[in-house]
Amino acid sequence: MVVPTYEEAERKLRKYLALRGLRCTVERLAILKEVLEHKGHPSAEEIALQLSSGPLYVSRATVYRTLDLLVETGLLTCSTLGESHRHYEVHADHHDHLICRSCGRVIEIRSPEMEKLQDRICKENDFETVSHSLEIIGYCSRCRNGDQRENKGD
Amino acid sequence: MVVPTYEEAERKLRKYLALRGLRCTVERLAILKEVLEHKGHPSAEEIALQLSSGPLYVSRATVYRTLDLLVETGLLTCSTLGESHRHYEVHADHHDHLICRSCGRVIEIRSPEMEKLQDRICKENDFETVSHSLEIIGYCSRCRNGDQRENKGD
DNA sequence: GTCCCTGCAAATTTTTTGCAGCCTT
DNA sequence: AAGGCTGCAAAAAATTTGCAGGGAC
Repeated sequence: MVVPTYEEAERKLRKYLALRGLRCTVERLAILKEVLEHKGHPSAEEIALQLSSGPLYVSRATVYRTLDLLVETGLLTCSTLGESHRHYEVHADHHDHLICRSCGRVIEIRSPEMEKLQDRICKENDFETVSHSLEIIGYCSRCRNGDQRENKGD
Repeated sequence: MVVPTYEEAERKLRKYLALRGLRCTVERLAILKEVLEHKGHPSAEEIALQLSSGPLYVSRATVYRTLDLLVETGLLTCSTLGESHRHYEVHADHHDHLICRSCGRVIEIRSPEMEKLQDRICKENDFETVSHSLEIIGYCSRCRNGDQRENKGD
């Protein structure tokens, strides 16, 4: 799976909603678009802020409710990245996170082997995956080599 | 690595503290012991509650501060298990979590292959691991087979 | 004796919820 | 027209912080 275009994502969302008699609202589309276009791993707060600079006001309550919904659909995934609040991102090709405790940088890792292995583990446990999140917390190469400058990767 | 005994854990904690000129207090030892003895994946709230039935009162502030510290030392790991607050557990042998979205059950998975793979990924990225957390969210075998009864695994 | 740690209390941050009216279907 | 969805406002839940006194070393 590659990063879906906004069109693909919207199609998938509409389908999910229609199937359950739910409504496709401008707020839901705006939030989906916002996360799709965001580089990095925005929090609910960041999504709300970003939207507030656009033409459509969306309340925090709706942002939270919609992010939950989008995770439900499988369009987004959610992780904490070592912080005390959630971060969201497009559920694109399978990737994992190395999070540096010193500088906060988030390194994305793509590993087909990891993907295969996770698939196998789920199969062995008769478990149907919706989403997954691997976070490895530690110290990145820069920080291990003495470069301590803050360089937040998100 | 296997689950450390309380003695091993205490030794490791004392060493960590001594090295940094920090104090080894009864509160810190009590919290460490509490997590060690807890079956499952307690939250800060649960630790505080549990302690309050013992002889030593420990404030929430101290519970939060100490859990942070214990994660720092590498004695505990922290994950959200799909919820909006943190859960803690002993950093024992490498294992991952399958979390059922329907019944909340947490299935622990041990995979030497996964461990090797994660080690390799870290090495390739010149990344020094402190802790890690793999959460796979989906539907467990029971729930997929129509058994919807609530059966929280913690 | 030094200075780290604790409890307290309050503040902050993050997430959830009830309700009345609006909007999608 | 029906009923899901939104904003509002408030509540709840989770986490952090400043400070004065107590305790570890």
